[in-house]
Amino acid sequence: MNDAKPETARDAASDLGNDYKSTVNLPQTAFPMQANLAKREPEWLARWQAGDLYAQVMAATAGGTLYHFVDGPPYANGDIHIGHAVNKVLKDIVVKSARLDGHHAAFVPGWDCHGLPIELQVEKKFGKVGEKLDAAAFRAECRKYALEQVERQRVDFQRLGILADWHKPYLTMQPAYEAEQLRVLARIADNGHLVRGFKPVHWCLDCGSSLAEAEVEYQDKQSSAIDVGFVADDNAALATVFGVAIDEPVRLVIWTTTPWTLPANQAIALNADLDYALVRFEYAGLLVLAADLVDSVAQRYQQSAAVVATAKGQALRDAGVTARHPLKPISVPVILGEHVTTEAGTGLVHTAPAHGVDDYLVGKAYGLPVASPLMSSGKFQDDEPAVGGQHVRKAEEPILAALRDAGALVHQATITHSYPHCWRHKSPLIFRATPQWFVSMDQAGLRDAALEAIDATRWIPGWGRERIRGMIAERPDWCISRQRTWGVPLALFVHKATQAPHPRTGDLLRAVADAVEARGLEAWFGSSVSDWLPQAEAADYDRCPDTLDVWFDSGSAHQCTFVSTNPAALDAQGLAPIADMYLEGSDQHRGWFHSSLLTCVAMRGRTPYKAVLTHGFTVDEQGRKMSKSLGNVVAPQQVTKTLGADVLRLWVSASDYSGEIAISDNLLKRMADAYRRIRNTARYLLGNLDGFDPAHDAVPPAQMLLIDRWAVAQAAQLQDEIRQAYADAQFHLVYQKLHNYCVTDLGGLYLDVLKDRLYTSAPKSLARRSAQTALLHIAEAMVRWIAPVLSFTADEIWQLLPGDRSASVFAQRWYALPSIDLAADGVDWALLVSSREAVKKTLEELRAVGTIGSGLNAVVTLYAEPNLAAALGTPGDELRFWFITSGARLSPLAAKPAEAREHTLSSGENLWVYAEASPYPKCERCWHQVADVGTDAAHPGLCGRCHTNIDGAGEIRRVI
RNA sequence: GGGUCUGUAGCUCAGUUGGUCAGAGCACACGCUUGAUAAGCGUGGGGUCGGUGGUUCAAAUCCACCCAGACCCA
Repeated sequence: MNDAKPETARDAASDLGNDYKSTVNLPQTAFPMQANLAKREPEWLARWQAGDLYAQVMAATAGGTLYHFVDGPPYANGDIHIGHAVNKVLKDIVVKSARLDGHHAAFVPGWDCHGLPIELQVEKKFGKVGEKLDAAAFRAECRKYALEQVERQRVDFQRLGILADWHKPYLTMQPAYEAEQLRVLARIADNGHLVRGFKPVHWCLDCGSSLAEAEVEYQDKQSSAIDVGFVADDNAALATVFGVAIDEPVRLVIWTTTPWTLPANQAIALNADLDYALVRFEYAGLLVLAADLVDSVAQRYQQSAAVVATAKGQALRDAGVTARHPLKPISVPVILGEHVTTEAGTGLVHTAPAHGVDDYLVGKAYGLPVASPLMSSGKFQDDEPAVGGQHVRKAEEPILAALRDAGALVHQATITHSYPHCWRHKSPLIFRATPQWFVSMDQAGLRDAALEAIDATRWIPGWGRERIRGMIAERPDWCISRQRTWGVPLALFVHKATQAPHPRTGDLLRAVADAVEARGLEAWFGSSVSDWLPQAEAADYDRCPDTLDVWFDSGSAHQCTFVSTNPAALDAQGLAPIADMYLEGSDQHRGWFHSSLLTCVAMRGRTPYKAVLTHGFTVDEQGRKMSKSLGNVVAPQQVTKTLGADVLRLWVSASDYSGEIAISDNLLKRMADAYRRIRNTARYLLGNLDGFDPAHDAVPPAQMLLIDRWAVAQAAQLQDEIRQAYADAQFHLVYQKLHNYCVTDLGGLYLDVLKDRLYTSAPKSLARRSAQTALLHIAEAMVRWIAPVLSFTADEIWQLLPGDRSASVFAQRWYALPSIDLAADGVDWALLVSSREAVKKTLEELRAVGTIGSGLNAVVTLYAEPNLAAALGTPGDELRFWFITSGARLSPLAAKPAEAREHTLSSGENLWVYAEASPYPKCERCWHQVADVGTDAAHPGLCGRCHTNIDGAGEIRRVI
């Protein structure tokens, strides 16, 4: 080595002539200023993986109180986008900070693997089931596809620095998971929540299946809007109600935009409180419609109209009014429903229980038949009048023609309205009553129990409670059956005659579960009834061919993920512990939070989670949603490839996730700037700890300089705030506080002031070691503060800090900063800070006119009242180091020159500052311009202080 | 159309129960330093707190309406 360090500072000085630079203790560190994260993060990641960091951390934190986090599984289709990244990073921050709090916190990532989107992907390649592949082979391809997607997403998540059990994730398609899901269903059935219903559901004619709400999207559609007259059966009844004589046919007029539902009409619904008018129309004769709508209807019909009489809906119902169905030889009753309004139409609502939710519900109340003449094929039954054998999409014309022939078509128009469509096929859906299986909201009190569970849960932010509460309070029964191929089977046995589920449904489900766990889904799909039921029963039962709604899959994670990945956590009954937190985007109030709540309450009567944290969606700088057409999409893969994962993570942490989260290239650039600031602060700490051995060099708090004690106490104070912010999941406050600390408290003050002492005092002097001790305390604390967020950088810092670093930074608890009683020191630091600002302002005036450049060119004199002067005088001769000037002295107020600048301190007191250029030469080593430069002949360029520091006992510092 | 939210300087965020609450950092401008140097320090200019109208002695902070945006639902 040709750059061996000189034995003593003096040797170096003589080696280099009058260049004292080598005698100055400048920072030195292997921690580069340029992070080069895009390139280096993958290298660190490889090291983490090679050493199985997750397992190490879990082993090192074993024994801590358990923290159960349950990961909401992303759907295994497509690469992750920025929303996935935000979500997983927030989760990672939550779990990592839980470990800092001393918890033993597992992070088992999950994936949602069944369902329609994957089926559609496989269909693209192999066609529908039965074309090229049979169902079993089709499912095998689905499984293969899902696994590929999981692998792609896993790599991207790992790249983000998410510390999780990536080798042992939970997949909803794992046999153990699938089996446990069936056991969850068994418990729900045991508890009496499972019901078979015959209800209208969104039905896609192209899928040949009912659709989940999430699979429905609304698009504009043109439809025929028709007014249809139902001839009243009994004029006498009407005459009584309206109080007038009636001697010609009266028609009750309904308005509908779905003519094809007319064959299923079972009633005409009125609102009990509305006034209904008997109206004579110019051409249409006597019609009944809502009194408030007479004018608008007349205008629509372009006929004059005269009200003959009015009556309440209630009265018409009470009179038992019925009317002739316009298409078939039956009569339908007038009924009452609160859903009937005068917003559109006629105030009389065509009611087909087989084709609408309101209709179904009101029909149920009146005991109307749900029967639909429309079959699952989309065709009407052959014996149906007017449309027998027709496909529903071709039924409109025949229906209109039949209505015309019957003289029932009062008016016809074409309208454009928002209409439900299949999200995949983009084709209009129909509402159709089909036999389906439901989790009943009310049959066994699920709704009330779920509402109670909501109240027992902590919602972050608090409005999440109201949001999900409203949904649970109003939602209809949960339809859990799907007519699909790729999913967990709804493994029920249904009595052929009664359609009732087998009395031992729970036990049978558990038997199927055991088989599925051992042999996979085909253990069910490839079986027959006789494989499960005794010979005597087998002939009477059918196997339900449906699969479970995928929301039931992920919704069972509160139980299944523990069973499939962490059975040790189960209790004696095999039940999972309650999760400490669920953390997802705000759309999941309708999704996963919702389905998890229902399955958990239904199976065991309590909430699945103690706390639910919600974050908003990512939007661009203008607050608009991400979309390809707007061109404002930011891909996480692109960010990690350019700026690095830590910058992305810092952005996540800095954003207030309770609302929308804005992202753009510009915002990321800002975060990269902030990252650099934090990084450079860490670099400065590390640089000045070069050669510092805490075991030998650390100074106990009582012997530290007062400013160092103050700095450590400040760090302790900040740590309290940061811990609180983490505990409150207010990560953006962590970021704000951390960044502010680096910029203001450290860079702008403490580290700036410290430079003189660190650089110029003797390397092992108490003065310097005191500073280094403070810096190490700060670094120890800070590396933990940033670890949950800037994980790569924290690990990089960790490796370079002095001391034993064999255990990972992610296995640490918060650093125990020494407890320091500042009051005992008798220094009013706030006052000093305020006076420093006054001095800086005064110096700036001198700088502006060119009198000085560096602050060390200047000498300041402070004039203050005695009390203030005493407070500012506590540092004594060391006050100049506080201002970083060559001189600083206090003088009585009476001596104040006219040029002194007046300042008002934060305390309200006045301080006058006079600054002038120092008349003395500059010390070549410490750059202070002081009177004793050159007093030592051996070192003519040095001040007395530097002389003793390099060649003597060294200076004594007490305060600064 | 309904439900739940959001809207403070160019950006990210603070602003307990209404009365020094109009702040911080960044960015920007100017200057200093060149011993944190593709760094660091200092000073400075920026906001009628989305809009309008109310309540009050007093509102960013309470009420109503409106505008813009997000999620969910229809």
